[in-house]
Amino acid sequence: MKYSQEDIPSILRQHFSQLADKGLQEELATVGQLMSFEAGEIIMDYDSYIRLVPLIIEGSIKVTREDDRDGREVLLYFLGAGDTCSMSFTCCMTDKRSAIRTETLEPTTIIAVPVRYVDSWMTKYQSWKSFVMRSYDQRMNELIEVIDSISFTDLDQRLLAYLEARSSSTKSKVIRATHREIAMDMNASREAISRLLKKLEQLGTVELGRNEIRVLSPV
DNA sequence: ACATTAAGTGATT
DNA sequence: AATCACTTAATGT
Repeated sequence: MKYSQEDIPSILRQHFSQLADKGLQEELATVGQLMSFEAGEIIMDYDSYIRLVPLIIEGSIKVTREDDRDGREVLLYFLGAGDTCSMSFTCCMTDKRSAIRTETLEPTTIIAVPVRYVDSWMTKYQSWKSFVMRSYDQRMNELIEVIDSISFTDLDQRLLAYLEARSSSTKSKVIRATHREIAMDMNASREAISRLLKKLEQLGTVELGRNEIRVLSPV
């Protein structure tokens, strides 16, 4: 979808209704930059400085962390419309380099907020403060789920958790991904994923197509 | 038409 | 559950 700067107020109403302060909305409309990305673009990478806090209004983003060992990537979580990247708050307030990489999974549009406002708005606008707090809380919970899912013994349940996380970030039943991609996210072999997906299809949980997985029954 | 990439399958460890 | 070897199917050029 095509957005322009004038749409920001209505976008805020639609996806970020929690940000209720009138003044905040006005500031966002003037100071926020709409940015669009193709699928597969890396918005932030490891070690880069973060100058922006993104409010995601459309699309889906995968957040990963680099493994200390052998450059492997560890999947942290997915972000979708209405989300923001909690890590970017921490990074910009502590002036640290990014410990994460964010990559778009689909065409994605964000409102980019320059970091210098992020801090001052905390005291200025109650709704901003609680938004930041809430998104921290949400993210923390998701991370706990990820950790739980790692401790799942079988790949079976981990895959379900993955599909669920990914489709809820998009608010869509259709996941555009290859088996290979999923396998890499989960540190599993492609064949294993293919076989499990096939099994899920036979159970009616899911419907498979090339580059595409439809989640039928809620996971 | 040909090459490339995604996905399905069986066997082996 | 990983790896290998191979097939089949879909897509891109």
